This record gives sequence, C-alpha cells and structure tokens, in this order.
Amino acid sequence: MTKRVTIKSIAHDLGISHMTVSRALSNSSKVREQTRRKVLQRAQEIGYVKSFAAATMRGEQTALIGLLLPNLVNEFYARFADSLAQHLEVEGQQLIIHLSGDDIDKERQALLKLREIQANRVVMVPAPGVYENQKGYLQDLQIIQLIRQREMNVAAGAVLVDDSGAIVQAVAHLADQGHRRIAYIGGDSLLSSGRSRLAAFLSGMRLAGLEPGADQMITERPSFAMGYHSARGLVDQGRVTAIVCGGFEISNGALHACLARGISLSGDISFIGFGDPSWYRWIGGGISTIKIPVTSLAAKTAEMLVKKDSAEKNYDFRHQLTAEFIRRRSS
Amino acid sequence: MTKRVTIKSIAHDLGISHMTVSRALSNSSKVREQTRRKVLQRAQEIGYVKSFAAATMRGEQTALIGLLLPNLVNEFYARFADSLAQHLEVEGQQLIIHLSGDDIDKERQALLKLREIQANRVVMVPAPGVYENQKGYLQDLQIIQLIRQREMNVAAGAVLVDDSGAIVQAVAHLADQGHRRIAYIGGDSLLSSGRSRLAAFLSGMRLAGLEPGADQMITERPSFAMGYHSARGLVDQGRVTAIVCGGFEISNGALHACLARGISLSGDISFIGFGDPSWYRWIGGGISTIKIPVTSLAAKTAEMLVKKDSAEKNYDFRHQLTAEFIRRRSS
DNA sequence: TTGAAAGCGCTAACAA
DNA sequence: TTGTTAGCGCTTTCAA
Repeated sequence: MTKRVTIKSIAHDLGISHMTVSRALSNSSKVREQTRRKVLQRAQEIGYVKSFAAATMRGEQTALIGLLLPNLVNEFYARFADSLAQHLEVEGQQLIIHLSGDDIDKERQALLKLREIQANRVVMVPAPGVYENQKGYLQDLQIIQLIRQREMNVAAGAVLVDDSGAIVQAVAHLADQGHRRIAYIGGDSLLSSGRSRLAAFLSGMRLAGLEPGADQMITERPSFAMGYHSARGLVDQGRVTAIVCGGFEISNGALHACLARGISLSGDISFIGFGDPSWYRWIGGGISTIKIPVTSLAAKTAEMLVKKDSAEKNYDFRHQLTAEFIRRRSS
Repeated sequence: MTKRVTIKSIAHDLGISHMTVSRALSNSSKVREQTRRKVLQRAQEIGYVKSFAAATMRGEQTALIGLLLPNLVNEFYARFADSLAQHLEVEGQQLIIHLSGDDIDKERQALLKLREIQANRVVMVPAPGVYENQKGYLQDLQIIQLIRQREMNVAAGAVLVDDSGAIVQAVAHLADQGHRRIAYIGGDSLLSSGRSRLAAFLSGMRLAGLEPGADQMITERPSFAMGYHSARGLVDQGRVTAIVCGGFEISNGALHACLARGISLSGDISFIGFGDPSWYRWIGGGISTIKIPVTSLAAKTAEMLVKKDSAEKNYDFRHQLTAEFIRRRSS
C-alpha cells in the first residue's frame, strides 16, 4: 500500500515547508507564483486530495447530510432521495443514506453513526415509536422531519404535506359516485401523519353524511404487508365497495393485494392510492391517488438545508406543501 | 453551540487524565473497575460519541462505502441500493450515495469526494466515456464495477450479469411467434454491457434465420429519453412488430412511449423490457422482460465488499450472475 | 493502574 | 515570501 499523499509529502518532494504547500493549495496570496505552480503541478501528478478527516478535526463543517428513510424501494422515497441528492450535489454536499425500515432502534443506530461522522444536518422520515432513553441521540444534529412529525424534544424543522384537503375530496368523490361503504387503511396514531389522515377521512365521511363502521377503518403500524393483508381482508369479506389508502407503503401493498385477487379496479371496487408512483397511471386504466409533491418537497428541503448554512441558529421551522387528489379510472 | 464532547471533557469532569478515559471506553483491562464505571456513566450522561475524524486521521479504516449510481429513480438501482444498504448495515458500514446521471464528469467529481472522505471501497455503475486525464482519480479506492464494465487501468472487481442467454431466448421466442421485423434498442458500444447485449441480440436473430435491418437496431448513449424517442420512432414508422430493450432506463422510456401512444402490448406490438420493476407484471396484462437478479447482485456485492476486509490485497475479481427471460402477455 | 508525549493532516497565528 | 509552532481527538508507546 502506497502511503497517503499529504501536503507534507509534496513539501518533501519540493524541498519546501508544508505550510507553503498549504498556502499554495488554498490560493493564498502570500506565495510566489512560481512556487504555487510547482506545488499545484506536483499535487496533480501524485493525485493529492485534501484530507476530510483533518479538516473536520480542525473544526470545519463537514458537508455531510444524513438522510434517514424507511426504505428506497418505495418510489416516493427513491424519488425524494434522488431529487435531494441532485440539489445537494450542486452545493457540494454529500448524502449519507440510512434505511430504518420504520424501526425505531435502527433509526437510533443510524443517528448515532451520523453523529460520529459529524453530519451536521439530518433529514429524516421519523419511525413510529419513542426512544426508551432519550439521552442526546440528537445532540449536535440539526434535524428536518419529513412527511411525518414526531415529538423530538429538540429543535427540529419539518417539511410536511397537508393532505387533508385531498383526502376529503377523494371521499367526497367516492360518495358522489354512490359509494356508501368506503374503507380506509392507514397508519396508526403514533405519528402525526396517521392521525391527521384518519381525521381527514372521517371528516370527509361526515361531510358526505356517511358513518364508517369500525371494521372499515384499519389503522396499524404502516407497511407494505399491512396494506396487503388489510386490503385482502376487505376484499374477501366483500363488505366495502371502495378503499382509500393513507400511506405510501400501505397503498402499494393494498394495490398489490387487489391486483393479485384479480379485482377490476374500474368495476368491482374503487381504489384510491397514496403517493403517485409513475406506474399508477398505467395500471388498470389508471389508479386514482392522493398525490404528494415529491419534487417540491425535495426542493423545499434542500432550500432549508442550505439556508441554515448561514444562520446557524435554532433549527426550527415548519413548512407545509399541499397534496392533490388525482382522479383516474380506478374511482 | 455547546462544545463537542470529547474524552478530554470527560477526563476534566472526572479529574482524571484523558488516557484513562480512553482506556475505559475501549474496554482495556488496565483500568480500575470503579474508574471504568464512572467514565462510562459520564459518557452516557453527556452523550459522548467517538470522533470519526480523529479515528480516521490516526489511520483507522473508515467503514464508508461509496455507491455511485446513474440515479435512484429507476427501480433497479433503487432496489440495489436498498438491498446493499441492508447488507452493509449489518456490517456497521455506511453507504455514501452519489448519482452520476450517467455523466462521466459527475462521476469523476463523485470519486474525488469519496477519495477525500477516505471511503476505501466504491461500488459503481460506470458511466459511458473515458477520463480526459486519468491522473489517479481512483487512487486508494477499491472499486467494484456493477453491471457494466469499463477499462479502468487499475485493479477493479466486477459484479456482472450474463444476459446473453436471456436475450437470445427472448428473440427466439419472438421468432417462434412469427415475428420477422424485430427491433432492438440498446446502449452504445462505449460500455461492455452495450456491446454484449447487442451481440446477443444479433446472435439470436441469426439463430432464427433473421437479418435485422440497420434501422431496426438503435444503439446510443442509454437513457430514459433515448428509449422513449427510439420507441416512438419505431412505433410511428410502423415497420417493426416487436421491440427488445437492452437497458433499464431504455426499457422504461420505450414502454412509456408505447403506452402513451395507446399501443396494445398484447396485440399491436410485442414488447420485451429489461430489468423487472415490480409493476411490469401489472401493466397491459404483464410485460415480458429480461430479468436481472437484483437481490443476488446486491448480496454478491456485499460479500465481495466484506470479504476483502480481511485480504487487503489486489481488488480484482469478476463475478457473473445470470439473467432470465420472463415471458408475460406482452410477447 | 495511571499519566505524559508523540503523531496522524491541516491551518491560524506568529516569527523570520 | 517562507518557516515554525501549536492544537483539533484519539491511541500507541513509554514512563511512573
């Protein structure tokens, strides 16, 4: 293994002090032009790169942004990560991605790692749950919560989506079409998103003069499997004529279940998904959905991430974008 | 801003030397049990985490793995990243993801960043092209090329896919169905994958006794847009009855074009995609495709990544998994 | 069982 | 214009 290339090795090669090399590389004016050129050339030759570790140890900010997502398989998360990465690349920031699988312990682990590496900012979709012992897992971390919000007892920004309007609209639309037995599958109340989406669904039903039976509203820890099983149960029982989904994973799971059962979504049962994967429009003539503005979310997040570069003060804000009800053939 | 918590601050609080703290935290036997307990407790209290920067500067390996992908929007890449992240998490490794957009300059930039941060291993889907001046961009980096292979003039491992068999099979199948004018849309010859897939297509045609016209084989720098335009052109000209795709992005683009044109893929034109996004099976009765084993690829890659932890020697191997032709209604 | 010194790569502050 | 020193957080080596 060849030794690392450092300013000292350059200095040694050129018979000058490492300080001169440092100055030459950082465009200081206090270097003779000729010296600078020699240094730059030598640096090129032997492939010098500045040591991140040394810079960090001296107290420089790291330009590392942590991104903590449930997974990357769901197109929403993948698109968000993709879009955010592109924004950050422009700023010269690097993205460190951790997947939580919506598991709070993994989330804690990931935050620890991010703290070690001194990622100063973290964008996270919080997992459902609470920390057993909340000793400074978030210390030194500037946090932006995405989509969902959890009590953090620490200043934390939030980029959220107001999906109430879209959900109410979706329910109203179903009622208009004559649906009476409309089911809802969503996340449980551990997270802000679970609570508010359910509330929106109920409010939509009430506005339509409908009263949902308790067995028509399934709220549990959200996941693909949960969506799958819930939808299959509803379909098999045959007691509902429409399904509204309240989560990305849930939506895909539920859709999968319906398709696997051979249900016609433009006939047998009306279906309203959540999020808007590129392929929803091509399935069964098009899946109606609550569309979440991924790109805007990423742009807004990037903006927040960067803006605070200057004002290092309290990281505490709350932005809300709006979801949209997209009507296609499935409803 | 509170000052960083270090072993020195703990030492100061406890009125002992930072060396004792260091020993206590690293489970050295040379510490009095009582002292150790006090240190551990204090560390807990004030949320101490070991400094990544300091460790790195001392010469410790970083546990950072760079992942360089064209994008995360394509489900294949997203699944690969997801899967790899899960494997690596177990090993305590962190994934730093950079997106190249298949642009060689961005790729170069990303590699530089990875070198700065001392990510010792990098998994990359090489972008088409060559470096203008190849001065040690890869120095100190242990590289695994994924899917495609490019001349690197540096020892680099490779985890590839042998898709020839599947492509030949796909063409044979189309010929069996009576197709004579079969088109191919794939990447150009700058990359190994582009060359080998085209070769496989040609060989399949030859075996079926068919001679493809030059205008039926479109090979360019691969992208979604390229697939989209190529397919639209083919469809509009109406000179072919089947399309075979030779790339992930291309496949999605081409499929999109066909769907947007309202083509029936189980009637008008036969279509064989590339990669197997979860939704291909639900579109138009199911899209036939060349399926690439994502999960196995990630597993194999993780294995290589970890195995070499022990033997720090030459990073030079070549593994090949096999693609599979999946027949659905679109062909 | 504890502590002091040195060094990893770099730059601010001072000295020449 | 160039060089020397010190210190960021940590562990290895040597000394007490």
